[in-house]
Amino acid sequence: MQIKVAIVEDNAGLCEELQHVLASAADLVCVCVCCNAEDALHAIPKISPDVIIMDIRLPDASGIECTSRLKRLLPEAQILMFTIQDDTEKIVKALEAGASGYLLKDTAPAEIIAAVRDVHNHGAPMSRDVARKLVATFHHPARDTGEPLTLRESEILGLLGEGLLYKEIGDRLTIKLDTVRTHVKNIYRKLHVRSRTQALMNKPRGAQGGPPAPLRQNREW
Amino acid sequence: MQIKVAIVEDNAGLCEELQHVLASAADLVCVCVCCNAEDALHAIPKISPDVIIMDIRLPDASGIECTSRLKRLLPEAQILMFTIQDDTEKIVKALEAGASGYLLKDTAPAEIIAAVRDVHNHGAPMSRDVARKLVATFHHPARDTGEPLTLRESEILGLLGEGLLYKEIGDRLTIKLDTVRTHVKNIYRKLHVRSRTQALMNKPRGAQGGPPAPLRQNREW
DNA sequence: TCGCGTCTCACCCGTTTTGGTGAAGCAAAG
DNA sequence: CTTTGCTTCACCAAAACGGGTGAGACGCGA
Repeated sequence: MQIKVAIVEDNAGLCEELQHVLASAADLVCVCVCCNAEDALHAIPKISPDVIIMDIRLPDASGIECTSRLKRLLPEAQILMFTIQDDTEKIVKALEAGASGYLLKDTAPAEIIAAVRDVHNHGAPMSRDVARKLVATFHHPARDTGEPLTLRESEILGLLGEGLLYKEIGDRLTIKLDTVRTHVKNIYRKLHVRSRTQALMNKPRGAQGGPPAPLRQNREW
Repeated sequence: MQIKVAIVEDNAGLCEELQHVLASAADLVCVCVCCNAEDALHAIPKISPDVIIMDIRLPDASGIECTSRLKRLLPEAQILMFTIQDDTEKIVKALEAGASGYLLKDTAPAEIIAAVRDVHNHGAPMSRDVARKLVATFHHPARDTGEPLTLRESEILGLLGEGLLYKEIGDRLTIKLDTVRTHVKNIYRKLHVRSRTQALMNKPRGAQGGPPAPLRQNREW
């Protein structure tokens, strides 16, 4: 069974080139070509392709918005961004909109074909620079707010981030509730905050299942 | 100039295997091998390797915590996670801790070598499944089945996320403290949580003090 | 050996949060 | 008009949290 691919790309030259590349792979078939978002939203849902190759910069609307709508209409379709824009914001928004892959336009034909197959097979192909920028969004900007937390304190801050009660933290670490309280008080003093939520804000994105907020020890290591 | 690599891995067999793999590449040199986090934190800063290959499951402490501390001591070092654990939470936490690559232990030797070179060259090598899970963290939730929050409730949830007291929220919205309490209670009931922190964990990521959570109203409008 | 820092625990206090119940005003929908 | 849902507010009570102080045990480094 061939992989049905749709292309959304306003640049005519690039569009033809893409079709050519796809045609060179026996297991890929281009079933639809749209040069703007409106056409794409009308035509693509009727065709239900397996993979959609999407440009970000489109004449009538953003490829991001188009991606979001198409993904809602066709949750099973895998969307592969194909663009010249490699700024972090675009990458993140594209993924949030439902894209699963992100290729830059300098990608070699063979890699494009591989990416289409990969994304169809529930992979997440992306260009090298894109991967690095994506990873960088997780890196915290190295906040240097005051004193460092000790190992124990970092540990407890992590558990605070999970929404546990002091009592539950005590049970988890096999220490008394009062000890937990002592550590928490020290944490708050060091971070210059006065509540659990503020302590967590001082940190990570998401706080979702709060990542630990590990700081350095103040001995040599 | 060779790329100096340190290994933090408790499994002796795997450790040797890794050293062997590294030795097979002329441009890589293994300069340090540690089998626990404490040794790593003592030894590695003195050596300043270019790349650190880090296991997540270590005997004395989490490789996540170790990664975080090493990254602070050696911001220039590129840390490559090498582990059997591929759950989303571990991946995200490792990256937040400062890792730049994430390989699973079924990775072929040639790919390991390529990954070390890549990460040293400021890339972000990761296994296929890891990339997909990472991308999936951006895909909007598929949120909880719970009842939708009203506009007011979303608004208050946002302020809760800023760490404000009920009193402060009341002042901000010009409503009584008791009214804030009522909304909060309804929020907790709808989200099936029993504390501020737990409620925030169910919020969209990245919403630090951002705009009110864009949830839907339940009427048509 | 001494000092320092960490981790542990205890007790004091007041504030904040959470849970439950009830109810009034209001606007939109049926 | 009646029902439904949102917003507003009140009262009672318990649990959890935040701040301060003090202190013993341990390990590590000077």
